[in-house]
Amino acid sequence: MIDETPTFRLVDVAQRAGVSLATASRALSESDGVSKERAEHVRSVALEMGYVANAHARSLAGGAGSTVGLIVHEISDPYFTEIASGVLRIATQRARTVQISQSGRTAEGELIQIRALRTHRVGAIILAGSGRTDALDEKSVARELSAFQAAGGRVAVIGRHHLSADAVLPDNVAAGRTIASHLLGLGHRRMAVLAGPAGLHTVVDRLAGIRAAFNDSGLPEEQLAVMHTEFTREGGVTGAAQILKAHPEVTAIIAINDVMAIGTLSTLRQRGVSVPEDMSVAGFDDITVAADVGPSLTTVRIPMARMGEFAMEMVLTKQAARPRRKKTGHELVVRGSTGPPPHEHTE
Amino acid sequence: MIDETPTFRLVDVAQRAGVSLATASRALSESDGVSKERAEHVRSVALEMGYVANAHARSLAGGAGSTVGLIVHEISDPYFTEIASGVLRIATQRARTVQISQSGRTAEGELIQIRALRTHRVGAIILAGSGRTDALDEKSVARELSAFQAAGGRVAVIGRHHLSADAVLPDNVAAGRTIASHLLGLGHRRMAVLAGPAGLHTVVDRLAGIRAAFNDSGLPEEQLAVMHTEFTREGGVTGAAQILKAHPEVTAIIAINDVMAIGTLSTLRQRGVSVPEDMSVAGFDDITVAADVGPSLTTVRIPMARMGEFAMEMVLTKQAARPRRKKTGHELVVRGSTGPPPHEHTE
DNA sequence: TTGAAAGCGCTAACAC
DNA sequence: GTGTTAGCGCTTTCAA
Repeated sequence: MIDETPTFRLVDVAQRAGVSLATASRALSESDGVSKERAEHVRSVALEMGYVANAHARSLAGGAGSTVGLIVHEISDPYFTEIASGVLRIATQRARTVQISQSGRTAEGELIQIRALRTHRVGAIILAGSGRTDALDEKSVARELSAFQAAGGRVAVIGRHHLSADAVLPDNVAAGRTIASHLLGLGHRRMAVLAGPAGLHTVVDRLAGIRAAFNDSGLPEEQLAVMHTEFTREGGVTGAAQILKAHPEVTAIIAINDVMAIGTLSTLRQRGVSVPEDMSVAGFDDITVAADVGPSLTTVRIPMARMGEFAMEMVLTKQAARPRRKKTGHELVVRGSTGPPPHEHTE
Repeated sequence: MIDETPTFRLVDVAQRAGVSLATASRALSESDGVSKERAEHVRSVALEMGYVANAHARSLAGGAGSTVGLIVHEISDPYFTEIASGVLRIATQRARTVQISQSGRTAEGELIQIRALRTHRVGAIILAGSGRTDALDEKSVARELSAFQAAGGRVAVIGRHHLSADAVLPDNVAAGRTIASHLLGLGHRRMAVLAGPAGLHTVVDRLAGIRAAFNDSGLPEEQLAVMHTEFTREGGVTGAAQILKAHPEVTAIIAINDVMAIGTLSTLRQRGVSVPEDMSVAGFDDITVAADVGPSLTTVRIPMARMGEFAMEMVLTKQAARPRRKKTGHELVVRGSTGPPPHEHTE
């Protein structure tokens, strides 16, 4: 079988354009030191020949890697799906390819994936997803990332404060405040928080915001129940059941993300608890389906896709003197799952 | 700043193990021509040193590329998210990295992405998503893929019949039959299909199955309205509105995928059409959220994640003499969005 | 079975 | 501004 699209090398282009290998290289990588006309000419010849550079040779020779590594906890989690979507959008636009790997939500997984990306000599790494409160875990990730940066790699993190790298940061504390205030404003006085693992900064921060709003309203701490389960739909399902049992007085459940909120809705529906009449439910993130679940979910919008885009744009830009931090806002989205608490029984 | 995890090269390993570069290379790539003990020894030394091969050098020198390219239409479309999830699951397990790129649902986009993957000399390409009925478009994709295969690359496609490569094939025709039969069995006699672009094989096949079931039941073609819109939630929203207007007699809408069905539900909810009392709605795929929308969606399950896993396993296996085809089944999932048609008006 | 040496295609010093 | 050349780290002939 004949390869119908023969693979031209840079020498072929140089030869055809009547210039040296070096000049051709310079022309194609847009580095200066070539006269404008010559550069233009080489580029047109290359285009016409259908020349595509060999990324491996380029990277081996010390050129900047053109691929970007994206590490997510789990691609099928909508939070990460939307971040990935933003990253890929910019990548397509700027002719970059991206390697996506899953860490499985563990520090060890992250370490493994960062190493793999280093093996592949990617030019940049975007690390998405909450950092951990465990200092040791974070230290080892930080070390690996520093080594990568020391070797010239660009790094951007999404949703992590404690790393010396460019960062895109959703304001989780304020978001927590916002959603709690909404519920408080509706008249709820006894609420429960369905939180993910206590070792994640995202969880801690959102919880802190909720607590702050709660305290500001002068309510005693005991009226805010907190339950930690998995950061998944299933975690929402089981967590809600536990809350129903342990805290029957609760009139509102705040799930720490939409996926858990959806699990919560499922449990409530199954138990015949009507939302929002008997129980209000709220989440965080505003994932795409939040508007379509039954009832539609009240939540705080975190602009995941934009965050992915920002992170990608950051790593495509030269490293600044000091790490940049891009804060993103949040927005309360009131839908059908929250309402005033049920009336007290009048005897 | 000091790189705390120095990057060892193969020479370093060879030296430390007291063997030649060539021997070390052979030992690590498990190719034969090395005595068992020596190979074992080299490997243990490499492990202990934390040696990781430079993927670029390896690939440049002619070694097989260890990364797999996955091309999807759009990563945030749940159909592809789940396929990607399956692919990544196996990748993590087998220590492969995967580059994900989006084609944006056009043949041109696919071409561009295949070329980019070829530039990066990936070892295999998984092309996911429906093929087009336009022979010209498919021809150019086929040509690009053949060239890649000719150069030793492995290829697997998901949901495409007409390409000479290993394929994972959902039975869309049968799935269409299944869902239509379900509705017919419920007593519906006038239905509408909310189809995606007519140029996609998936659409054509599912539609064919629906038509077949419809014809088998002896109903006249005119009682099955077909409307083509975008393959998105938005397409479902607008398509449903058009159907309501143009075909008020319809008692059931089959959307050609779940995402469109969800858009349809949204329009119906907004118009005050209750589901399934006034209108039944069904979809295809059984994406994760199908169970959580309101009302929960009746659909035909297509095992997307498994399909991704199969495809990945295929490209990790040696090319067979003839292209392999793995057919996957489907399963009717009856939920709350379908029911008997409303009673005729009794005057 | 093992080793020496020739590239793979490109970039970046270094000369001119 | 342009060309020459020495590698980048690995696999793979080819000899021994």
